[in-house]
Amino acid sequence: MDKNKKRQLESKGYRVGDTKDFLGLSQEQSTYIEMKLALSQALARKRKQRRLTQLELARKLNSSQSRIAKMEKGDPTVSVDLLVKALLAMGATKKSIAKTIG
Amino acid sequence: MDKNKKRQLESKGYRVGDTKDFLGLSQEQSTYIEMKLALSQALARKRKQRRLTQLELARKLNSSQSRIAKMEKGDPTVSVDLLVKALLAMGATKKSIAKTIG
DNA sequence: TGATAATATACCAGATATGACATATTATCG
DNA sequence: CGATAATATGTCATATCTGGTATATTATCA
Repeated sequence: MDKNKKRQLESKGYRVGDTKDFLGLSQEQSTYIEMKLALSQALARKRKQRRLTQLELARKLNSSQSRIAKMEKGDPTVSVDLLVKALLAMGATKKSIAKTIG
Repeated sequence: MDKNKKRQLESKGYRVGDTKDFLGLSQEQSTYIEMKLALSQALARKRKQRRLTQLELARKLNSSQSRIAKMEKGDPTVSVDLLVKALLAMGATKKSIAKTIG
């Protein structure tokens, strides 16, 4: 539906399928992105609660500051797996992750 | 803790870290695997409810029968992303996925 | 039992994600 | 304002994931 949103997402690297819905995202795509954003934001929230910098968190997770930034921004090169693993490493539980998603 | 379980997981391709817990899985690792298994099983359940074969489902998802089998078995080469995308394509919602996980 | 459908396992080439690094941009504070 | 910490963005080699294919194993049923 929203051309600007589509362009914005694509410019960030998202590949927007057009089989069923030429402009805009399919229901599955947008739900998937919503889930990732929810996880991203939860990660940023948790980090700030603990007063850690991205660099500090990166070291705890054997990652890099730039990747933490991308995780928290919902960058398309970040997988749900990585977000979930990061949250678990920060002490999240299945229940809290479920709550974040649902 | 359980040596056999560790060997079993490793033989299936899981890489069991040993920084904090030489034998057995760290809390994060086992929780992550639990989540994947829950998603795997939900996918298998949904497919069977719909009386689809793995081959039929594979075609709907632009995937392959072998990958569906691996998804349903919790194979370590299957990402949470793929499982979530498959569930969404089968009509799952954020809420139902959250319930599956949590 | 044998035939056939369904599922599982093994492998690979191409696609995607990851950490690392460099650099840019944006706070924060004197 | 300048200095410095924090966050964001771009790029890339390597690692991991994915669909496809082949083949093996396991149901299902006549």
